[in-house]
Amino acid sequence: MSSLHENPDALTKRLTDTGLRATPQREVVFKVILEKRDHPTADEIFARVKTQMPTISLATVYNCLETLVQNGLVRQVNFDRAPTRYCPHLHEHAHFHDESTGAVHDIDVPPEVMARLRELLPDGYDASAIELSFRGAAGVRRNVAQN
Amino acid sequence: MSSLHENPDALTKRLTDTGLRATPQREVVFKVILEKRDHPTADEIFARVKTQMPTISLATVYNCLETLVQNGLVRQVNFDRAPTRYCPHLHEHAHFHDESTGAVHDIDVPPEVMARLRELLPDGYDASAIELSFRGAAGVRRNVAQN
DNA sequence: TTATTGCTTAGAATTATTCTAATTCCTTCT
DNA sequence: AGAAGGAATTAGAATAATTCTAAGCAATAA
Repeated sequence: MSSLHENPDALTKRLTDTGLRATPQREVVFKVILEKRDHPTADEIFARVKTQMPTISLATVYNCLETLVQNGLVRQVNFDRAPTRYCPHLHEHAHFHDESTGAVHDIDVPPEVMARLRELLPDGYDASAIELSFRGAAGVRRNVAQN
Repeated sequence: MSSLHENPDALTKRLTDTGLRATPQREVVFKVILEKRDHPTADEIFARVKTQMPTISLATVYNCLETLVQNGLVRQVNFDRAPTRYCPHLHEHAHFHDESTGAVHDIDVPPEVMARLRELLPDGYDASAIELSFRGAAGVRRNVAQN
C-alpha cells in the first residue's frame, strides 16, 4: 500500500534499490503494470506503454518484464498455455481465472493455509514456489445491470 | 488400481464407455500414457508411440490427447510455459516439479485440504478446477555420489 | 453399395517468446 | 569535455509448441 501512484519517484526508487538501472523503458513498463492491476499480458503491456512511449519495442517490453520478474518486483502468472500475465502483487496469493470474462482476480491465501499445503510434501521435498490457481465462473451478480 | 496393465481390453473399454471410437491410434496413445506414469510431453508420447506405430503423425497424437483430455481419461498439466504434460491419474492431486531433474511427481491432497482451498473463494465464485503445483528440489539424498 | 460422418495425415500456419546483431545510451575515467 | 566500456534498446529473424487446413481413408448407416 505504498505511494507508488501518487509519487512516481517511489517507482524509480524501487528499481534502483534493487540495483537496477532505472531506464525510462523500465519505469514506464513498471508503471503500467502498477497502475491498472488487471494482470495484463506482454502484448497488452506493450500496447499501453506505446501510448506513452511510441518508440518502444516489444523485445524491450519482454526484456523489462524479465528483469522486473527476476528482481522480484513483479510476478508472472500462467494459466494453461495462455500468454503469460504479469501481476504487481508480491504477497503470497492465488489467482482465479474467470473463464467467461477472461479476467484474473487475486485471491488471498492465509499463511496457515500455505503452511498446510507445504505439509503435503513428502520428506526431502523443498518447494521454492507454490502456485495455486482456480478456474471457473466468478460473480453470479444477480440484480446488477450488465452494460 | 484396475487391470489396465494386464488387460489391454480394459483400455479399449474405457474408450468405448465414454462414447469414443476406439481407434488404434487412440488406444496406443492412451496405453503409452498409462504404462509409464511419468507425465510425458506430447513429443515424448509421440516418440514412444512411434516405436509401436511408426506411421502415426504428431497431429494425430495431439488430436488423440485432446479427445482423451476432453473426455476426462487423461489430465493435462502445465508448468509455466513449458510444454504441456499428460497425466493418467484422475483423482484430485497436485504436482511437484523438480527443477533439478525436470521430473514431475504426484502429490496427494486430502479432500479436506481441497475443501479448505475452495473456502478461500469469495461468494459467487465457483471453481470448476483447482490447480496446485509446487516447484523446487526433491530428494535431498545425502551420501549419494553425484557424478 | 453408397452416403455420411468422423479420424488421420502431412504440411502449412500461428503465436508467444527468445535470439541476434547492430546501435544507442549511461557511467566513469581521464 | 571526450573517450572507453558496459549495459540497454531495437528491429527483425528464429524458435518451438500447438493448431489449422485440406485431402484421403475408414467405419458406420441407410
